[in-house]
Amino acid sequence: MRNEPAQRPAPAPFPAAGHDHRACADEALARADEACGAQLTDNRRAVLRLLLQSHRPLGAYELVKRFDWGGRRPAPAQIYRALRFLESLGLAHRIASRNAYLACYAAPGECAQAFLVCERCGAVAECAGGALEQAARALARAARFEFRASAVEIAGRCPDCAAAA
Amino acid sequence: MRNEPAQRPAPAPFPAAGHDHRACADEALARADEACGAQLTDNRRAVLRLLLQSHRPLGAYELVKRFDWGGRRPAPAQIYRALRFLESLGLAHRIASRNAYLACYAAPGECAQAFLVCERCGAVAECAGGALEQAARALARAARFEFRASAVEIAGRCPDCAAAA
DNA sequence: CGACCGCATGATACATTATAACATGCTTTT
DNA sequence: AAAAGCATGTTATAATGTATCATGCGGTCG
Repeated sequence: MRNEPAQRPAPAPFPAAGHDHRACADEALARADEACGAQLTDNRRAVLRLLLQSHRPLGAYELVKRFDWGGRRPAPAQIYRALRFLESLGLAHRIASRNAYLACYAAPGECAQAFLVCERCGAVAECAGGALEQAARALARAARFEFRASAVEIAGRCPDCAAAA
Repeated sequence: MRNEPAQRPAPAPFPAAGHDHRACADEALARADEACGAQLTDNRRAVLRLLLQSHRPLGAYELVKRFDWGGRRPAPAQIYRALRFLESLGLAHRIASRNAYLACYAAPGECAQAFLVCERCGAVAECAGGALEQAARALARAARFEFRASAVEIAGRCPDCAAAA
């Protein structure tokens, strides 16, 4: 679905210890630039950047606070608009169980909307949910329900927190 | 997994046309009474009843409005407390993508938290998501994530709305 | 050019959803 | 009776999300 082979070695669910987050965020941002062109306006890009800088999902109002806008703060609507745009392109996802938003690090089209949500530390990992989506489609078909999208949120403890407890 | 054979004939996803909703709500309420005993207090029972009476998920404030309490209205906190209780026992589910709550018609333990959410009419069907849960558990295991629960929300159109469009 | 259109933004106000905190009352335990 | 546990009642407030309308900017079409 993309010309890179299997460089991302099974979508590393939680960032590894030595993980260079900066690089991976930059890469995602570049991909977004390329995919959107001028549609990725300053505001949208700024919001995406904030999301990419965080390992954890951020609430909309957290984005408002972090948004650097020459001293002033943007109105919530601004943020929500950007989020809607980013979501519509799959560049960000809403984690419904947390009312929070997470940047998508995967290439568009590669992401399958399955999320591992740590109940202790709040970290969220997106991971390839191909099998899940297939199962969801099958379920929908059986119910004569017209499938559009599925979202899977798996609650529990991330490796670190499981170890700590 | 339960001693009834296949009386519920493949968990009828969306209620059939002639479906006797009253009866099935009564049955669910009776099951809840039996399962909870005195824990199912008047308030909690009233909230559950309201949920059972609706085919669609209800928002907390919708419950506040519908709650008949001798002219007055209960405070939101009241409703949220009841909802928390009901959720903790699996008697109701939160539909996160809608900020709404749905009664569980299945016997406790039988329900697997997979929801078909119609984007047009708002109807939500809970259906057996055994396969989905298995897939979710596998995914978690692969990420060394300690699984606790999974919630799957499938968006699309229910049979009626798909036909209408 | 200049009117018009489409779209994103800026700004104000408001709606909706959820929780905090504390007092009351009832039942069980000691 | 005193204390503890739990659910309820009550008030206030926090957190999340939208509606609405004005503004500005870049095309495009007459």
